[in-house]
Amino acid sequence: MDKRDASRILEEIAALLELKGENPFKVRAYENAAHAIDGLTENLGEIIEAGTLIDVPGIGESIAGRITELWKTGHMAFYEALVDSIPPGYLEMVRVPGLGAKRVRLLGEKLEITSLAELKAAGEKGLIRALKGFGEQSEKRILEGIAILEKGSSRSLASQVRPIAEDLLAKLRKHAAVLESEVGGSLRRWVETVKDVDLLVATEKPEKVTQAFLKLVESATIIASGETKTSVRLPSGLAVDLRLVLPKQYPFALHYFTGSVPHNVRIRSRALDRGMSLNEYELSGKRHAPVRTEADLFRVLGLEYIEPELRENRGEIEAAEAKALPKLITISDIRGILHCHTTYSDGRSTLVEMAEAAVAWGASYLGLADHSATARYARGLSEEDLKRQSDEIDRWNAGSKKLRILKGAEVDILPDGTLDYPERVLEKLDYVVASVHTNLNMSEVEMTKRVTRALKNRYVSIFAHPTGRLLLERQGYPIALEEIFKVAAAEGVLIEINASPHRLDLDWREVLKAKGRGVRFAVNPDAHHAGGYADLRYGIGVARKGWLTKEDVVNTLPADRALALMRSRRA
DNA sequence: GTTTATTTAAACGTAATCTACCTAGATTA
Repeated sequence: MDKRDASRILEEIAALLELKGENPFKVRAYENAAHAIDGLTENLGEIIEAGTLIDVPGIGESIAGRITELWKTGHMAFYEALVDSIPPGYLEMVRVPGLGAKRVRLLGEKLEITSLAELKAAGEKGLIRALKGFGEQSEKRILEGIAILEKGSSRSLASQVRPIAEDLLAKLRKHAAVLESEVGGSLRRWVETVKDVDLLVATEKPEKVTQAFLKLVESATIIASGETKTSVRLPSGLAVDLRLVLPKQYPFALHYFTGSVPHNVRIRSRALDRGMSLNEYELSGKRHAPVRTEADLFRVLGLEYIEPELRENRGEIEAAEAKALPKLITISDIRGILHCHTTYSDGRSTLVEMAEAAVAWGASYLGLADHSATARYARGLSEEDLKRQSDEIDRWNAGSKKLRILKGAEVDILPDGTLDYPERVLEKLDYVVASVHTNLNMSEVEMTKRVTRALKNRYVSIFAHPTGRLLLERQGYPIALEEIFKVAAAEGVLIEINASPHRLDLDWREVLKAKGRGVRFAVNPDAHHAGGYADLRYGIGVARKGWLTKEDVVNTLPADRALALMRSRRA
């Protein structure tokens, strides 16, 4: 049981209450509470023990009591009773696009449908259209919606969606009627997974832009198309929304459609506090300086400009008010690349190919970190392999003025917390990346002990992909990150931000916490082929979301200084 | 159910779009 579980149960309660037809504000109260718990920076258990849960904004007496019950007993009577009172299929039925709580309840009551399968059958038999409040269109959309759900996950990796969004945007920008345009939503905030694409355009001629857009996405299904908004679904299942506003509305709309929702709520109420009212089109009320850009909008509200990545209501508004926002790291701050693989282990490109690509990318050093001996799954290097690689690196370094290759290794942390190479091997390496790849089913306590022991090994420089998660595929293994951060900070071990879009591990929410505990980081592509350095932009996205500056990240330093940091415990 | 402005009660986000009816309710963002 951790705060994520608690938050998920609160969210489910909100959905169930809505299905029950409860007071919508009660529903939102549970949604807000779920969000509040998820956003806690302190340990939930400690807050409960201290009895200060009720002081968390969004959590009152009733919900505090229920969370406490859940925490202490592992059960919540209210939740369990609620689950029992609602047909189990209702929750999956509301996930069908176009179906909300009201209509799900109607379908359940009139047609006795209680599962997605029954819903599909009823639709195919044409029973739904006969129902009052439904028609042929509704039935068709429900069946389409079910097909989309059956296709799989409703979220996609940002890396799969971003190129599509950027391509659409580039094409729209060529249109004369498009005056300003941007990708909004979670993509603009560099969130790791996204549900849909939000495109925002400023124009005086909305019909023209809409036509041009629909031509660009010819093969898509049109879900809605009006004067200010067009929604389509691409054949891949990805939903794309185009929003059209007048130029004078653009800064407000851009801010609004970038989100996040909790951030926007705070900004709106801030406007109210100052005698103004903010919506997606304007800032009305008290007179204020003209707003032509997002920066103007923040300024009028007494705030520094807040980068989109920070807009998650995790303290950015307070910091912007105090003029204390960090100067976020950018991709051009990165000087060197650490943690890459070659054909010596499971990489697809040779050492030379990786090196040449690193030169082309603009790096001044490249740390190779192929897998260690035990990693059979990845053709891990024996001591002899390592020696051969070392010789090849020496040859490269003797001949290249542009790029220095560092001798690293990604060494498995074995189940007992020892490393997969003996000391005589480790000491010959320039630096050591340590990570867990096997025996992921340990308890949290055991895993934490295992990793802690590894981090205390004085040869370890970087702890890589700290939770082992694979986005949309696999949860991370259980590990007490707070404990790990403490050890890493004390020992001077760097924590990796793995930039592979499938991992993005450490998670940005945790990066922010780790930074607060004095941890420093390495943003690593974990490249397995010569094109893999491009993933660094996603790692930088995570670093920026985690409030990191150039100073927080080791591979913004020149090679000698980065090495000195990574070898600080060897002396 | 929570918060806030007043101590019991009101507010809590709002606009656009769709679909089934011809203005309203549901859904979504």
